[in-house]
Amino acid sequence: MSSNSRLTIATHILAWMALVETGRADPVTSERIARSVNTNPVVIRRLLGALARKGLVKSHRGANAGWTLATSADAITLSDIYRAVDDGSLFAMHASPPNQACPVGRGIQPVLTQVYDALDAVLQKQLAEVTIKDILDRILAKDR
Amino acid sequence: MSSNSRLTIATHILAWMALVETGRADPVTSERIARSVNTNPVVIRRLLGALARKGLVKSHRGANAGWTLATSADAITLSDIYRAVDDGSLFAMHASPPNQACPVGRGIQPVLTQVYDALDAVLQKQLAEVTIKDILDRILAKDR
DNA sequence: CCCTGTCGTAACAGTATTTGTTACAACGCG
DNA sequence: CGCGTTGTAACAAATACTGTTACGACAGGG
Repeated sequence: MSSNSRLTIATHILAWMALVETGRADPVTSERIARSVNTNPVVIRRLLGALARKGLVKSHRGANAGWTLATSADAITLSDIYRAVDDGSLFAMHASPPNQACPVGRGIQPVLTQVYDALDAVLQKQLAEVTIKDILDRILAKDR
Repeated sequence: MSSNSRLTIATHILAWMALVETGRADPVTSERIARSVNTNPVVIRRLLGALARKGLVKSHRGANAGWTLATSADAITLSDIYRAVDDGSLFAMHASPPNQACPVGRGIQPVLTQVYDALDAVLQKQLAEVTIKDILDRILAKDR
């Protein structure tokens, strides 16, 4: 599967922001975040933009600009992040439409759509049980 | 997400084979299957090859060659198919390794690996509850 | 009122993946 | 032997993902 790393990177970003904000709540810049994630600041800004569109973070401009969490770290779940940065289709239908003259070709797509929707619901439920705070706590717990 | 259609196509193939085999158990050719799926026979053979490696179908050569189901349609689950045709990694880790000098960069990968493994287990469990026979029954039930 | 630092986004390159296609050797039954 | 099909290699086109450069928009400080 050509899986992407957006959920991973976005979770990394938010966990890092949660850690930094435990000190003080100044906005952090995409450039600082990029150093922890080890990538380009534009990649960070793209993901933060997606997270901001779902209300998970806020951007600040002008002097002392940057980003802050919009809510507390235990109110953000991996399900929220997933829906912000991924389009949520695990499995694709046929690239070219199946033969409508065949009973299977005609009937399989609605059935698989139901199956895939159920899978997505289960996935969301599982993702919703993990918060950024959980992730950060587990990261720091290992650090001894 | 760049999802692929391999699970969809492989399920289509097996449901179609199950339907045809209810009549008689002659091997079917990749060329006939390709007509229902509406794609190239080589695409079908590639997927059947992956399914054969996991023991879900058998290939036959020589005269009257083709493919047959290795077991009954209610003994093949979507989990079996998924593991045969997909590599089973829903979410990728960082493309370039995170900064090891940062607590988050150092600790996040093992934590996310655990989370993703748990997700995969839930996904497999859900997929294992649907058989090819279920799929075919639901396809035919709609056909009235 | 300008200067500065950062956001937000467009544009593009490089790589990888997916699907479809052609080609061809290997196989095994009649 | 002759034939049809498998099994796989090789390649092309389309798409997706990550990283990168570039630059206008913005807002607060001096």
